[in-house]
Amino acid sequence: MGNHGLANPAAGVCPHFSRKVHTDRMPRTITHQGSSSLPRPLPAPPPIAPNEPGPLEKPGSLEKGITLLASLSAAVEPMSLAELSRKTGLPKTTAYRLLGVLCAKGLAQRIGIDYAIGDRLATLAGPGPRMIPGTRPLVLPHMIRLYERTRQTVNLAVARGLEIAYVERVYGHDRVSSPSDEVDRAPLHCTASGKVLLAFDHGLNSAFHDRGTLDRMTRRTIVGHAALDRELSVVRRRGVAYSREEFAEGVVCAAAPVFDGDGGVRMAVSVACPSRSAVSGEVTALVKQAAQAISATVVTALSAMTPRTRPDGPPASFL
Amino acid sequence: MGNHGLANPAAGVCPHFSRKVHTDRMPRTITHQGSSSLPRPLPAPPPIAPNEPGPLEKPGSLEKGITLLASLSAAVEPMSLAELSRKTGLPKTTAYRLLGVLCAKGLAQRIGIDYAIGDRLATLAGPGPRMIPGTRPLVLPHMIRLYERTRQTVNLAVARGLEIAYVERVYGHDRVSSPSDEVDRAPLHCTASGKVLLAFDHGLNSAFHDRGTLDRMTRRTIVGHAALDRELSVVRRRGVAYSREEFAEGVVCAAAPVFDGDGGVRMAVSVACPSRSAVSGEVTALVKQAAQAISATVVTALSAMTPRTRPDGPPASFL
DNA sequence: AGGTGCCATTCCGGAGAGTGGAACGGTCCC
DNA sequence: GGGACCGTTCCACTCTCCGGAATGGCACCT
Repeated sequence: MGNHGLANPAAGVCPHFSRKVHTDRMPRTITHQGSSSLPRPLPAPPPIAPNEPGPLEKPGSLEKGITLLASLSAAVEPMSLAELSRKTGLPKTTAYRLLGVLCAKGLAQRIGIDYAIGDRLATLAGPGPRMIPGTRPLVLPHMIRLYERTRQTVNLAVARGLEIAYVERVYGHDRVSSPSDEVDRAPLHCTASGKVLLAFDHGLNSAFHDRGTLDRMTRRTIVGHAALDRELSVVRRRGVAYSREEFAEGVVCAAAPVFDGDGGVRMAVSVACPSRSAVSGEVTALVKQAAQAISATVVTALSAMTPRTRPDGPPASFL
Repeated sequence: MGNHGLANPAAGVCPHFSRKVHTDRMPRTITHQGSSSLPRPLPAPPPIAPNEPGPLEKPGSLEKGITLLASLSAAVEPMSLAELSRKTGLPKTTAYRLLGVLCAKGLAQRIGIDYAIGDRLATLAGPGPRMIPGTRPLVLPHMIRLYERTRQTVNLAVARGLEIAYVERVYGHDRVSSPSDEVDRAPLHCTASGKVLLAFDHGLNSAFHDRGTLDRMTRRTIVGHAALDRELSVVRRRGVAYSREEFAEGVVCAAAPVFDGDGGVRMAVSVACPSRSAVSGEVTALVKQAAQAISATVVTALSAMTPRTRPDGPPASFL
């Protein structure tokens, strides 16, 4: 049969910044999910590449090692070998050997006779989803200043696939509760930060048009592409986006874009207010001001970096 | 030879919170490092457990998989299979298969035909070194309030081995520069937070006496155990610790302990000031007040947790 | 003191997981 | 059109990895 044999079902799309254009190398299988007022469905699983093992294949030692890491990660305190063996279903000897490898590589650590997650794991995980590496000390003071002036929760978000990820938050005792408090990710179409990123990142917007879903989160959520496009035009013109109880009832937000030196939008900074106080013109101005100040700070920081260490392309990849 | 054969050289000490006391199970090999005015030496490598493979053993697929992750982590942008093969020295087929497993498990992700670090890696890395899991939303407002009232950098630290780890920082534009700005870890004996943890955590203090080093960081650093003990007595009595240019010239700090419900010290909150302004009585009072408020918040949070999810023992392990 | 239960650690024969070179089809560039 | 390099698949074979059994240690109970 040679290479014409059946491969695993696969899905995907050519990444925008790929060196080579391999259009159609991985055929599309992503299905559009209809809008619904039900709780937002789980995101579609990532496309399966041909080299991924099928579900019926027996786990090898790499899979088993990762399973051990997952157990260590979930544990509240360090775990013994016996506990790990029971938890993972692996024989003690197998777990013992694999833990030895993980410890040697720093992904796990041995504490007496117990095991815990190792520091190197966080190192390997690296900066994403993150703001531009190394800029937190520059950005945080601006966010704190914005908090002091508005007394409301201040968020910093980046695009992550077809969602946003909150990478920093600042708030006091007087903050309004929001679903975004509990999650690191939120939709693009109904959050202020998401609208900002869609408005100013054309690649993201295009991808969202192709594959995004406009799930209804509240009765005020925009659920049509045409309506969203009109909204984004306004955002581009005004330089600020609002979410008026579109993601969460009782919460209104204003967001403004943070640009890098190439004019591309990198992040969005936003303020969340209780809907009863609305977003005043003053708060809007402060948000834009903070975003501009952060942009200037980031541009300065980026221009000081050598081209080799300068992160390029969007921090997030697209599915 | 049976079990009396030579094992790998190993080191370590029984963790204080271990369920079983296995004294001498892993013999000590940690050597004391003399005090020195030279830059602080690198920490001793972690002790080698008997199940860790020796350096002469050929790598198995778990090691190879981790090597691939390391390459992806170090990469500025997604890498192709060929690049990864060259970088790691692994044959393309081997890399191809292992990447498939890593992608299936979420530790890597495939972007078109390129590979990048996967989101799940950060998830596995989990909260440590961290404050008590789930308490950031409770602690951060107190830190921000302390910042607003002092206009100085506010740090939150936990013990991590025989050092402290900074797990949260709040600062504005008006902050003083400090070496701790650039690092997540600092010594115990010459930082305000470190003195707090030594003063109120007797196990930590005992371990530090056994194996800690009092490296000289500035001309004001305390470098003798007797002097440190006297200092810690004062800290216990006053409920606050100071670092007066002992860790960094030009910086003075005040720290106070954050206790959990069992009376154990969990964290230390501190404020860093430029030495020219010293630490006023007012700032000291504000730091103690914030620490007490955070303690109350944490105790309330802990008592609301079920015993099963309640983290026990110190978040940090001891070397 | 002795017995029991459970632990981590080591041994070791053998099964099959994992290896990796060869081959194939695709794309890009000259 | 041909060469270079890519990702992907094949497949014979090696030797890594498996995991039950055994061992010694420790805590706990009687």
